[in-house]
Amino acid sequence: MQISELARRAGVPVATVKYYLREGLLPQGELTGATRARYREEHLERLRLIRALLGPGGLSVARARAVLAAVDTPGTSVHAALGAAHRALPGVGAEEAADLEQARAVLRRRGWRVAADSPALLALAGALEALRAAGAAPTDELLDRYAEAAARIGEQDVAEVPTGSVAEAVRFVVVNTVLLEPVLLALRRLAQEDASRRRFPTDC
Amino acid sequence: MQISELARRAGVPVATVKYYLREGLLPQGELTGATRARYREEHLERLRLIRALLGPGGLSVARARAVLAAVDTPGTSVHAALGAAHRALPGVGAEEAADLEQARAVLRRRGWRVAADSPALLALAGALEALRAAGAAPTDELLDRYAEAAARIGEQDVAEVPTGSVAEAVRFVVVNTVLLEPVLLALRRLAQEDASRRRFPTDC
DNA sequence: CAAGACTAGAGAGTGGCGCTATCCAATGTC
DNA sequence: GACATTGGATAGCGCCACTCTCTAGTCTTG
Repeated sequence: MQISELARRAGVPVATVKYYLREGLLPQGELTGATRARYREEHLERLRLIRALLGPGGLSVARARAVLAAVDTPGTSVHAALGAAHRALPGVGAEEAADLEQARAVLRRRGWRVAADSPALLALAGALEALRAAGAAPTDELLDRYAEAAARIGEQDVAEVPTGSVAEAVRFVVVNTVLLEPVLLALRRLAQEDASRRRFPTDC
Repeated sequence: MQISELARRAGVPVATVKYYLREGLLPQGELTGATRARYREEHLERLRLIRALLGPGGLSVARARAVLAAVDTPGTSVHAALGAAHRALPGVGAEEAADLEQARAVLRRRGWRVAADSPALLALAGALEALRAAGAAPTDELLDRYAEAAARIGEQDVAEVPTGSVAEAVRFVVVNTVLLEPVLLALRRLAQEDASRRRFPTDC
């Protein structure tokens, strides 16, 4: 298939596909001449994955490239791929997070063990700091309930990882880590809406 | 306090404070002359809230303005404020979501009732569509587990809403809806990391 | 074989966004 | 009276995700 068909089937302008090729998100097609290249079904899948990461996944092109690099690296272990995906994701980044204490305390109470430099830990500390700055510091009790819910989900996510090929597992981990986030957030808001309707019924 | 003190205490450049004033995120100070205005402690709080929404909250200036408008509107009911906050948040937006069916099915199984045009419902449908497009369609079982975890959290969120003044409740709802999202995502990633370490122990 | 449609590749341009810099006249402070 | 600061307005900047344009080459159709 040529670039125009690839673009049409993915619902993306040709110019944008070229841009992804240039940016290294989409691997080159097989050159069949100086001005022709052939693309396969896997290119189409990859293109759809890119669009999912950039759109609903909320990743920037640079972060998507890092995530896809983790998918592509052949020797990656599943645990390492998860780490790579986490590192590539947004969320406070490597900024300073003054006190990690409340964040660490949650982990201790749950018995979780994570890397000392885990980006998620920094992200949590940063998010807590933002809440405090906004004058809405969360209680430990609230955090523990959130952590318990998160534990169920995280357990589920990891249990579902396919054990067949490593490459498949890595792809699964990366895709699910990124693309289930909007699902979770949407479900939380729906649950809030339902609970709010039940608690404040006067104003529908 | 003058603008320079306000800016200094919030850790924000004066030019940026002026920008927020222009954009209507921060209310004008009380003019004490043609080139002087006085700002109060509530301006400082508001400024910190703005920074929390724009930074860790991940909102654009336009969305933050809409969220803050909900906080400011005096007659807003709590349920309506929640809706306003949800509508102002990112997440697929008003784009077409081809089939809402799988999303609606989750709600049915849980007995949730939400507005037919709930933005969160569209967001969920869009997120599911993205997963399908990426070749990682989630099973109903997985969705139900996510929904159950979300139910606990949403219930908790709503139960904590202060019943004192409506304005306070609205502010609480908006802030928590937005700023607890990064907390939840970070906790999920930490749970994944812990579960992944336990399941794939070979490669630490 | 000629005309026209398409292609790879590369560079420049675009529009939106969140600031940031500059300027002005007026008002403070020392 | 010298100098800094302010409110207000306008313009500019840097980044990002495209999008346009151009060139030289290639395929297809008649």
